Amino acid sequence: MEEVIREPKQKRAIEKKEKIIDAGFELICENGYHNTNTAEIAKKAGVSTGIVYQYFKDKYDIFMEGLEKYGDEIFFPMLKFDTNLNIDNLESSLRKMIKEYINNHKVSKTAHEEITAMIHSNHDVADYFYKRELLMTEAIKEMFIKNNFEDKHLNEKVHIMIGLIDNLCHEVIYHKHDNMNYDVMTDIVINNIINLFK
Amino acid sequence: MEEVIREPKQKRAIEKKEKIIDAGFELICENGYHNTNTAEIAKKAGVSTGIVYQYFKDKYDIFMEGLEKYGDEIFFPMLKFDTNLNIDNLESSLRKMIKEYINNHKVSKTAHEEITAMIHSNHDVADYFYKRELLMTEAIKEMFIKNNFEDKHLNEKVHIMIGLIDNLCHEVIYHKHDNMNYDVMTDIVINNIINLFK
Amino acid sequence: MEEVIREPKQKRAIEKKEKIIDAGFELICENGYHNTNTAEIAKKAGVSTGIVYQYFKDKYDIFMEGLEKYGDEIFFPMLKFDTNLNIDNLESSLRKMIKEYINNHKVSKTAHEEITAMIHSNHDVADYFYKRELLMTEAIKEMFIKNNFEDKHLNEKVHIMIGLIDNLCHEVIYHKHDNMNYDVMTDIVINNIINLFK
Amino acid sequence: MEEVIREPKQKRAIEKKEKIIDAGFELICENGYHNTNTAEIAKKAGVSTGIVYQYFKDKYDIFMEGLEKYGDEIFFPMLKFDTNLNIDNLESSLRKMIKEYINNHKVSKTAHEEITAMIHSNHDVADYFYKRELLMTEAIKEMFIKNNFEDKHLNEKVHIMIGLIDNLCHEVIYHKHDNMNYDVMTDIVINNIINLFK
DNA sequence: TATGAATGAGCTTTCATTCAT
DNA sequence: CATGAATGAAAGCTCATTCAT
Repeated sequence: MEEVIREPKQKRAIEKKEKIIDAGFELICENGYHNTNTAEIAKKAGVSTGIVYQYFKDKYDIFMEGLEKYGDEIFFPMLKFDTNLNIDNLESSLRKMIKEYINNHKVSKTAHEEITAMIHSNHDVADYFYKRELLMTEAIKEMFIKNNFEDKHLNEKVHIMIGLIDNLCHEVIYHKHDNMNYDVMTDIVINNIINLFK
Repeated sequence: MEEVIREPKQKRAIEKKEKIIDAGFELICENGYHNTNTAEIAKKAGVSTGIVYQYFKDKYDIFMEGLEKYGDEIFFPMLKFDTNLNIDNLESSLRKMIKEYINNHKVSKTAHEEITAMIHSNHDVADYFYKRELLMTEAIKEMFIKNNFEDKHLNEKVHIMIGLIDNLCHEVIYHKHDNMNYDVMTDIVINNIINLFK
Repeated sequence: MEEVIREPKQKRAIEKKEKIIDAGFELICENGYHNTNTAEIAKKAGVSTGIVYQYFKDKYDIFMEGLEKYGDEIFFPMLKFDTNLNIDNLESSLRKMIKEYINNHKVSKTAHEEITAMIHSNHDVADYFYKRELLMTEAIKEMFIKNNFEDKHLNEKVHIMIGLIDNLCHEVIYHKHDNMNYDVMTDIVINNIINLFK
Repeated sequence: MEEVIREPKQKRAIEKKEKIIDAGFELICENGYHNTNTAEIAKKAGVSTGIVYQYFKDKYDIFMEGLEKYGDEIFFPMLKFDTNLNIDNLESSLRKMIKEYINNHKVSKTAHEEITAMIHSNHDVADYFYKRELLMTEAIKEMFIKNNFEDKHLNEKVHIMIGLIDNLCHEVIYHKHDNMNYDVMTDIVINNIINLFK
């Protein structure tokens, strides 16, 4: 038997497919991949279970399409920033970047967590993620180069910078540690980054 | 009918419990929580499936006990380091720390990944993890203080330092990004940390 | 809401119906009734799934119409033979009959098998088959009578004869048994039949 | 994940496995393979659905084990006959054989039909069946040889003989054709066979 | 205590058939 | 008439957990 994954052509059908992706991705992000079943997804999408398998190979497929659709929005909003990062206003643009990053994370805390979980347990998701991360690294490098900032170790420095920001934001959002002054921490991180590129 | 989780007192019983923990934790770390079933665990432990539920509330419980038993070894070996961290030989002790960290990670790549996945999808595991991380932060702070290094923002700086090391090691171990010179990156990170505490 | 099975009158509609029968029967004969689904049939017929139910009550109905259309061709080609069977040239006409029978079978081995399977598991198909078989028996009886061969037990003998031929041909086509000399077997069977009618 | 088909060791477990085979085979023989589901089988066997999959790979596996257990009894009871077939009393022993064959068939008409259906639609079943048939052919050949009946074409003749008996019995049991005198037919067949071995 | 057979809810997936357009 | 998207019952199968011995 051939496995026929229908690619919907009618407008309504396309909308339905989108609904399934949205419902599935949302549920998985909210409750976790293993705590979500296709029946729930179908119900939330307002369709029957059968139709799900006309558009998707399986549950996993739904998730992956969701990730492709919303992944950037959740994890790599910077890719869309037209942040005019330059050496002179490095501090303010970093501050802006961090702020946006944090705001973005806050929108979908659980989504972040669930997807991060999958990054660590699933190769496809990991691959997807690292590819995007690489893209972001390149984008930031580009900004530096555009600003006439040349450095032998730009690659490494940008990566470290991203790590610093990531770590900071994660801390601010989940603030698992008490007695941490986030403003101070932010200042230190920003200074640190500025030092990196001196 | 009360559900009695027996706390084994006889030597043989204790050994049996340990065997189940070991088998279960190993399998879960290797293949993931959802890809491991109790029958396999029992088989690997050399016990019957029934007995598992005399010692553990459920599958999850096995994992958590495994985490408590081996978590430090895998994630926080530093807690045991008697690293004589001091300001004067900060560089060499950092280098040593990083080296040990990396070696340690390499031993059980998949364990790291699987557990990290759970940190992000399970509250108990997350809690456990953050408590240990806090402990580690404290331990490192302690070292600094012992070495007469006082700083208003020691807390934040140590956290940033840990993040830097973590990020570096993760990069070295999984080297998802090409064209990254790890020696250079290590040097930059170490310098960065030294700068932090200047 | 009455369920209306349209009997197509327009030429194009009739052609469409035929296409569905052909596609359905072919697929079922090739892969078996349970391994063939309506979507495939519609696709092969070049029509939409919906239209199928305008012409047929259900999947089963498609098969039955196919059987009625092609059944004789596959199972009872003799019905069309103008074999000039007479006592004098009994041997040569039997030989011819067997040859044709075998050739015919070879054309659609799987069709034979799949339909035979259904004969044994479905009453309608069995009925259909036995009615045709009876017809064939009568036709052969007729030939004998035409040739002035009268026998008290013509009925029984003809049935036995058909059985012998059937068995022989099946053996030749599927030759499941090694060390069987088909030429010899054919000779024996022909002699046997000739003896029957002496 | 390893597929573990438990081979039950405890007496009760073995009985349970047998019950599943019996229930499954009976239902399949009664209603057909595709009209029988595992839930029904489990229910009839008085067990849960889960246990079915501890002892059997799938529904098909149940059927095959049933076939191995009861196949001979249903299809090849002759294999157990100590029929003292010899040339002198060939007629009476054939008569006895036919009688037993018919009685046996009558016990489980539908079983015969359903299994015959599968012989024609499933390779494993066909293989099984043809192997047994070969065995039976050999057994009957052996009898002839034991009785000092040597013939150049024993192989072919025995096969034809089996076909004749099979056909006769089938006719008697299902008597799909009217105006057929079974006693006469039996006599003709027996004579025919006797002639074969003259 | 220990065994491993047994349970059954729960999941994914298929497909004949219907229905909105 | 025709389309093909949609339905949803029904099936096969898994596995954490319980229970009889």
